[in-house]
Amino acid sequence: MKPTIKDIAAKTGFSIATVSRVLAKKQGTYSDKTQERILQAAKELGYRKNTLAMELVKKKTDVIAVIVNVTPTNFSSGIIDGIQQRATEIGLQVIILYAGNRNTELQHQAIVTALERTVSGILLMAIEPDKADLQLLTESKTPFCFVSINLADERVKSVSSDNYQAAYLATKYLISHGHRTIGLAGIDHYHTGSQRLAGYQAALKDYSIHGQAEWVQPGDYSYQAGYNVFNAYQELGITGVVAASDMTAAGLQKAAQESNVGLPRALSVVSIDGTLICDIATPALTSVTQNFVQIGIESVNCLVGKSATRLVPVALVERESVATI
Amino acid sequence: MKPTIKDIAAKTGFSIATVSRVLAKKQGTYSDKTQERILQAAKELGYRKNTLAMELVKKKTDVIAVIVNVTPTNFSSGIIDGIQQRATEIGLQVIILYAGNRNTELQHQAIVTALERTVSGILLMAIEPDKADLQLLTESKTPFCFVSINLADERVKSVSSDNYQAAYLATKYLISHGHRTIGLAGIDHYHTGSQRLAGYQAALKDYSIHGQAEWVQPGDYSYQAGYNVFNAYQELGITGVVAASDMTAAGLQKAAQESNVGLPRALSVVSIDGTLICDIATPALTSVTQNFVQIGIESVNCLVGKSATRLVPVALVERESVATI
DNA sequence: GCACTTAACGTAAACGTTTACAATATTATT
DNA sequence: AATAATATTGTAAACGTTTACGTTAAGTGC
Repeated sequence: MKPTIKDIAAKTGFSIATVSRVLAKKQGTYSDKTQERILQAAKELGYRKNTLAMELVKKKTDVIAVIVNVTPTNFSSGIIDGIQQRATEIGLQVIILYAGNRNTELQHQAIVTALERTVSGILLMAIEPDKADLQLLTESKTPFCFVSINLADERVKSVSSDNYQAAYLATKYLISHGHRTIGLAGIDHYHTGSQRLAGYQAALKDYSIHGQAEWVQPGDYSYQAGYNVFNAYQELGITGVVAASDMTAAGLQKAAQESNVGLPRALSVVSIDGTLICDIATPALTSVTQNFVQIGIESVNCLVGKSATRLVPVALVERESVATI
Repeated sequence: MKPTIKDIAAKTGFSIATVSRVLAKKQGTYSDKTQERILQAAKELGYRKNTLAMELVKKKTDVIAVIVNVTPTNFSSGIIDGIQQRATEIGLQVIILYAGNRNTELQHQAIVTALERTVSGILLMAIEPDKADLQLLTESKTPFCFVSINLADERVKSVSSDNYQAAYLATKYLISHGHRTIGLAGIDHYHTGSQRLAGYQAALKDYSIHGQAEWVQPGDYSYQAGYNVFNAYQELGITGVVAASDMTAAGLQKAAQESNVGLPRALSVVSIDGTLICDIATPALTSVTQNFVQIGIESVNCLVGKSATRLVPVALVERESVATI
């Protein structure tokens, strides 16, 4: 059997209360000699505290749950790094629950699991708020925060990049390089997608460009989404594209290359994300770069009530995938 | 206060034992009417079970901990996907603990944390076994398994690709394309690195090539490691390189491209990993591809005693980064 | 030496479940 | 109708901690 504080109590002759106090370092409630004897006994027995029992009686855990929607892009690890980093700093542990991709049932299940563990907070990453789940979360009184989803409703916490701004910047950059027929590729129909669409459309409007419906090619942010849409853009006479993600941009790049022209001659591309993929690709991909690590950090802050940052700034990073015409 | 089974018991008039039994679905120990009344009451009260309390009395958790060493490469997400996938199938939850990069102190801390949670198993990902930690784990009686580290000692569980074979295959492939001066770039001095070194050297020997010490350029599997080593290889007259990771290969590719020659003319490269990066890079990178998802799946199997697979096969995937000379 | 404060420790209840065992109610068997 | 078998429920202990409260021992001031 694993030794418990009872065993230490028996071995040293103290009561379990005293042992508990020493082990929990409740300063000023025990003498130095006592501390030494108990610590010594704990060491000899190979004692290890049972976090479960502690959490049960304290009625709180030092754990936050991250529920992640598995997108076919690669941004999540940066955010998770940030979450992990900040959580460790403030003494929280992180448990990660995968919820598939847009799978309502799995999402619900993951939330229930988190609640049953009485975690001290829940981060929902790239997850679209479901009405029922939102109510579940609210009623549970557990702090929660949407991550990488930018919600209009100020009452529910969220941390993300400014998607509107990201798409606006990307589009404006293409316009300023002489492009007048500009595509938007790979976005979905949910919050993130429609905000980027709005930013894209606003930029077109601000520069008096009359966009056409086919310029916007929805998708799932994936490599395939970009790869598949290249030909359509060629036929439409599109010269510049805002790609929904680095993956989508990479797909466009691959297709362009297979057409024997390649970027940026065949097509100018600004990608939204700015992960290492932009550097690896040839030519390197100009991007609106999100600060994923910062998003992760801020989302933890948000959960513990230490921050009001809802939108983390994005920045355009010039590389080689945009040509001036 | 959150409702407990006590509240349900009070509301329905049954004892907490009966409530517990129907909630835990102990078939045959209660009548249909009873079940209905209790479930109804649970619903009305918004009851949610307390996993902590359950785990405490059952003395076991349905949680496995994954302790990950943060490497500057990108393979881990595939493995984690596999772990997650298999764990979900068999009803296990996954908690992920980051342990920095080769940080002995953090590693130790993470193991202790996992043990204190009395998890049902521990996966150590890309973590070099430390003597003290190994003893700690062994004494704890908690099943554990090293992942992505190939240990010689049959008594301690591990699941990984065959690093020797991977490097051997890559080297042989270059040799069969006419290369005689072949580098090995980016490997570390630990298990993985030295196994790959051995495979590389064996291939050279089998084809009577007398390798030189400078052909091997150690590193940390990173993009930078590849990028930094390109010039040295040019000066050495190296024509083919086995890259320790896709990241390292991408670094080499970028440096080659900046030299205005590019792969595979400047240098033939076979990368070890085979992630999406190989497809995205231009030219696409020929690789020895690891089956990361499978490694994740097998490592969970190994933990629950359902598998004896220590080595997951690798396969050479031809792309465009190797020239024949 | 006495009352008073404080330091050090012990007692026991509590956290929310599960489960062995005992008790009771129901059904089947003759 | 009596008995046996079985289905259903209740009682109470256990899991390993924390902590409010009470007790004792040791100082402190006069």
